[in-house]
Order: sequence, then structure tokens, then C-alpha cells
Amino acid sequence: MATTSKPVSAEIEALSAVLGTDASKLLDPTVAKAWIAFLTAYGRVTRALSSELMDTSGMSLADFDVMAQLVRSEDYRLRMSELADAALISKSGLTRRIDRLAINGWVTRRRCTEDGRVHWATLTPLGLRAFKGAAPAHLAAVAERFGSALTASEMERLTRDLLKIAAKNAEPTNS
Amino acid sequence: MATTSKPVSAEIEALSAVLGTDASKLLDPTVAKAWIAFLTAYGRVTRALSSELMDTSGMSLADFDVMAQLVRSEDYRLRMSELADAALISKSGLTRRIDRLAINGWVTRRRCTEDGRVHWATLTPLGLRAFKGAAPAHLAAVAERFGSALTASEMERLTRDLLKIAAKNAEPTNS
DNA sequence: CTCGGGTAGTTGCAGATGCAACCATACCCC
DNA sequence: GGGGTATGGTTGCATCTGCAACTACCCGAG
Repeated sequence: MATTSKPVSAEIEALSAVLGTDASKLLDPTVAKAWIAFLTAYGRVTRALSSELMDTSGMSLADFDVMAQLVRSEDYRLRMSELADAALISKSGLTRRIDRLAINGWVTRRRCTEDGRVHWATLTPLGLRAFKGAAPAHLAAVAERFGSALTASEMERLTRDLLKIAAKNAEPTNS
Repeated sequence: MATTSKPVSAEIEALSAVLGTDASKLLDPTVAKAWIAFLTAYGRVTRALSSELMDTSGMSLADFDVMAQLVRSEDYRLRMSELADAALISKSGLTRRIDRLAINGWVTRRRCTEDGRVHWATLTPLGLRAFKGAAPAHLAAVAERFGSALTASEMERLTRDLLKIAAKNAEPTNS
């Protein structure tokens, strides 16, 4: 997650007139509407969460995500590339993010003794405390901004649908 | 939309152990799963679409979105701030985006004669052609990556759910 | 007229991103 | 052992982002 929400939007409807052939053949209007709703919902929610988290904890959403991954990992540590995959950011992006987290004293980076290529990113006690401090407000914000719009069963349905979409787009690691 | 997809992820589950009090009170597990699915789906889809669009048309997703807004507007033009709102990017972001689109000859920026503060961003014939060239492949990609995962009725349901979430987070213009 | 407040856009700035090229290490095979 | 190749990370680079400060302009009050 970026510290800043991604600018997002797309109006794909009503292009038929422009595109000569009807756009509905290229993109079903039903899908177009869903796509726009998807982008809009994402943009609004992440924008709000991002600034709230930054204000209350001085931590970017990306920071939070990375730390959350470490929190739930064995011994609070993960290899750089595992972490990059888990946090859905590029390897280079993670390198720099860990740099910054390390400056804060929230994470350490140590070379693995068994495989010199590997580096472990480890959450420090200080980092854990920072995370604990930030999590309640952030989770509450997610609950409010994202969770409160739907009932539990709707939410489960939504999850299934989103997972189908995610599965359609599974792919290997990035650079 | 950014040219690059936003790094996105968040594992909010299984934090109870760490957070002393049970995290499920802060964020229902059902919501947490949905949230993660949401971020994952978004990240994967936009990442793929972004690079495909760039490869096939040399245009970023943000460019496409901005041009799409102009295409569907009266006289292919919009005031800067209207456009920024519609494309969900900041005013400063739009200023620079229009700079670049103008360099390509895809858009012009002209001061409004009636109100000197206002500037109109107008899609040029060249820009329209570029958009027409890019749209089919992009729309097809959206259909494939996003649209093909669900049935039409599921898609409509998804739209309703997403709009509820978006509505919960409606807010004014950004800087 | 002109002063003050409000609106539309732009610019300075600091930070973040990914890709591709580049090291460093590990591993495999002759 | 000595190459050749694959893997894990980091760095150079160009680009993008938003916020806050700033300029340009409009408009109403006096």
C-alpha cells in the first residue's frame, strides 16, 4: 500500500459513440459499471484510511502492511522477497521501505548466516509497540469505512467474488 | 489511476495474539477477510491492466482515465478542477498530467475567456484518435481480468455492494 | 476604485514507485 | 577446483504523487 492513495477512476461507459463500434461489445455495461464502482470504492476508502493512519500514527499504509506481515510471521521475521510478495510491492520498493522502517528502529535487516543471499527483515520490540499503537485506530477505521457498509453475509459474498477476481489474476513475483 | 498500480496488501487477521485484546473486537474477521480480498484483487488487476495498457498504447492508466473523462464530456472538454474530481486525482497531479498529455498533442489547455481563473482541458483530434486506438484493447483487458470472473448477476450484486462502500466514503474535493 | 475574501490553477518540495541493470552469493557440473 | 547459471537484494534513473504555499483572477462591500 502506498502512503498516498492511488488516483483512480475510469468512465468506460458511453464510449460507443466515440468508438465507432459499440463499446458494449468490448466491455459489457454491467462490467463497466462494476469496474467504475470498484475503482471509486477503492480510491475513496484507501485515501481516507491512508491519511487517517498517517495522522494518528505517523505511519503510511505501506508501513502498516509490511509490519502487519511481520507481526503475523514466525519470530516476527520474513525474508525480503517473501515480504515483498506478501505486501504486494516490488523488491526495490521493499528495500527502500525497510530502509525507512529501520531508520525508525521498527525493523532490522540482517544477512542470513546459512544463505548469504538472503536477508531477514525482523520487527523490533519498538516496531511491535508502534504497530500495537497504530493498529486499533486503523482497524477501527477499516471497520467503519469498509466494514460498516454491508451486512456480514453480504460481506462474505463480497469476499468470495473478490477472491474469484483475484484468482483470475494470479501471477508470479515482480521485479 | 496511477501509471503504476498501487502496492497493496494487508493482513489484519490473526493480530489478536499480538494486540492483547482480541482484534476481532476491532475488526470483525469477516470484514478483515473481505478487506484483504479487496486489496489483493485491486492490486493484481490494476497492476496487470496498467502494464498492458502502457505496452500496447504507451499510455498510463491515469492518462486513459483522464482522456476517457474528456471523451464523454460536452465538446470533449472539462475544467481542470472538474476533471481532477472526475479522475480522482489531486489538482496538482492533474496539472502535470495535462502538461504531459499536452506535450503529446493529445490535449490542449486554454484559459477561459469568461472567467480568467478557469482553464479548459480539451481533447484534440489527435488525442481522440489515440484514445480510440487504446480503448479496444484496454476495455477487452478489463473484461477479461475483471469481468470474466463473475456472472452478470453476480457482477450487478458486486456493483451494488461496492457503491454502498463508496457512498459511505463520499467526500469533498482534494487539494 | 479599491480592499478583502474566495476560487482556479500552478509550482516548490519531499517522498514513493517500478523497471532494468547490477552486485553478491549459492549451486551444479565437468 | 573453475566456470556457468540461477537466486536474493540493492541501486540508478525516470517518473509519479500529494500537500502546502503561491499567483492570478473574480466579485461584492464600502
